[in-house]
Amino acid sequence: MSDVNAPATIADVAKKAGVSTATVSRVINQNAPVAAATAARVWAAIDALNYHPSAAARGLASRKTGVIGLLADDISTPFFVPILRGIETAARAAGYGLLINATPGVVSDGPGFRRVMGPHNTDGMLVFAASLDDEDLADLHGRGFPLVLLHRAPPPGLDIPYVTFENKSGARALVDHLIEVHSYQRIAFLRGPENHEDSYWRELGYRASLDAHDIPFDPALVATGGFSQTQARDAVRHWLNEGVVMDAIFAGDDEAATGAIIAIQEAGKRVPEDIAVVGFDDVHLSHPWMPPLTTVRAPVEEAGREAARQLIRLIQTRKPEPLIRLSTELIIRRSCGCPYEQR
Amino acid sequence: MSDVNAPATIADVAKKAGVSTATVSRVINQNAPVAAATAARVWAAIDALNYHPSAAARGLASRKTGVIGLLADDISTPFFVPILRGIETAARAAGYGLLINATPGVVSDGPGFRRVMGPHNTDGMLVFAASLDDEDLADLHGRGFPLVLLHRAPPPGLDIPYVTFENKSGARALVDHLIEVHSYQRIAFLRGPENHEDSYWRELGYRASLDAHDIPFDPALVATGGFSQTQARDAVRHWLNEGVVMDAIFAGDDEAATGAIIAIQEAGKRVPEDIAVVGFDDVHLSHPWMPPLTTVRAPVEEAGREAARQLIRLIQTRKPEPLIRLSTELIIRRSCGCPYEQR
DNA sequence: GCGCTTACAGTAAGCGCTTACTATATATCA
DNA sequence: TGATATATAGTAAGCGCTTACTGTAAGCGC
Repeated sequence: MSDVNAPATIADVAKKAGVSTATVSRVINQNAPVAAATAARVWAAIDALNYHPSAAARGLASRKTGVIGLLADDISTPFFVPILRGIETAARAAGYGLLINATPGVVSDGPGFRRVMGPHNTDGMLVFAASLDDEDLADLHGRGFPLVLLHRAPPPGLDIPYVTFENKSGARALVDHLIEVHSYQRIAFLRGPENHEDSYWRELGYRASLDAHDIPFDPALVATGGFSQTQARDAVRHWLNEGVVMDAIFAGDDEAATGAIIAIQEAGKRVPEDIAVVGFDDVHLSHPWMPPLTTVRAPVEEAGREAARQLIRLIQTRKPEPLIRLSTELIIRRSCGCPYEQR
Repeated sequence: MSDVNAPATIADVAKKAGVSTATVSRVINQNAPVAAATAARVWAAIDALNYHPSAAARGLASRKTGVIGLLADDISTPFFVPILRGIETAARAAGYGLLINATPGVVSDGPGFRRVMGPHNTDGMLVFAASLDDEDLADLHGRGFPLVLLHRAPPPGLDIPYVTFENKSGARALVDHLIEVHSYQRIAFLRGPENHEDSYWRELGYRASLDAHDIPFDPALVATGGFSQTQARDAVRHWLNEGVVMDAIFAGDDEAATGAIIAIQEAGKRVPEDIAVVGFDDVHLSHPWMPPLTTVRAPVEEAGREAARQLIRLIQTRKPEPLIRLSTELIIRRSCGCPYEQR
């Protein structure tokens, strides 16, 4: 047995290898020339003692934690797992640890202090969706703390890097499909929540497609679905009660598409035969009573990976990259009217 | 502006409050008596300087990291998110950070050393499923490093605490339902992978139910479904080809249930009218061509919470609790033959 | 052969906290 | 009232690393 009780320290390794602690440090960090023979002796000592450098000591001395943080407000979204996988993969590949906090990052513990995650325990943070309010975001960013946003645009005035998807071109392709392949003319749109980045761009894609095909934009065919099943259902119910005529509904997101389908079926109509419905996100909301959904898939795992890479680059070089916008992919299934074999 | 550039240190706070650093430390950690008036001055200084203690310095001095680690091999299972939520909640409530590693915890980086997660950067670890092999488990546990297993039983000989579910009584209740409510007599069982804890106990529950109802155990009605859709499908196909007669199939888990349903439908039979199918886990594997699945739900989030609590208690008191076994709940839907309204 | 760079390695000063000791004042008790 | 707790606070020694400085010897151009 090599270790009596306490874990080995760098001094133990140094003594065993017959060198100074500085040399051991150099061997481990490979940040200064060390003769091959010396390095070999050091590695042997490390192995023999089963030495693992103390993260705390290392962090204290180097003023780096070797850890990135992930702040998330809602880990239940279908996006979370792939994003996490992407982040974790990139972080580990770069030798960083990943600290997770699944709720607002600033918690008042006792008299007003204590940020759960921040410069004191991470080298930078990934901020997912609305997990940090604008004020804290501005504060941290103002102090020069590396931050990358995911699934959220920076508040006005702050140029914090973020990764996002090609919402506009994705929506455009989707609506193009409805028009070009299915010859639909009256295509309704259920927009997402107010001021929602994604929703804004998807609407732009929708309108661009109409324009390109010389279909006049009809405000009566636009309502708010709020990226929510119930809100979308109600909106579509309302259209149907009013006798609004339409061939298809572009629901803004898959959640809303589900609500639209419910409303259509309630009214005794069929999807896609009577009204086609398409969504966005491809989060696999399949239900027995629903036709497989035509939608747009975003490379979610890649987004996580890119965000982590971007953050780590920011930490290491202090130079942010220009905005990263990942492309989306059209997923044709049955709800648009196309034939499709499930299973 | 209070901070010129570098973040405030405990010395800055001490100076501003007119006390020693020791006193500031005592105020923050509340681990020694400090006069109320003094504490107030200290807190004011902390606020004014926006002070956040350095995790590294704290860890180095106290030999504690304030972090627990989660080692997971597969974060894509439907269990992962609720488990993570449970863990995160419990960790944060206890003031611990959560470090995540989504792949084997021991990685050889360069000449043979470097454990990504371990005593050097965490106070204890949650080991999910097969994320750490027996050898490393034994090594870490042998050194007295706090470990709690999740979704996995300890290797023989090591009494590492773990949390698990009432698999047996859950399976028992499920099969009781099939027999008592639906009067099925020929109930087949698809067992899980070899040597799988959960599978073992589910089979025991299955047999206990048969026994209790005086139904003889028929080995011909047991096959291996491997907790896998394709394996289960093949097993059921085989039964059907052989002309084996059965009223119902207890599929071991929901994944296998899906496979069983596919095989039954392929054979031109209906679920549950011709053969009922029930699963275990309740992971919401709904598909358009499947009846809603009758199954057993395990309190997954609670498992995460309990595991984290258990680990933290172990870290703080060094006294493990006896095995925690969480109870399961029967979820009746349509695939057993019961009437049921979805939506 | 001389001055200069370069490769390699040691010395030692912290990094920002915690905590064992120690010190002082006030309270308590017989 | 002198002795002894008790409450409160300061002193200073590390915790285990990294790294700026230094030192030495070998290599190199001329």
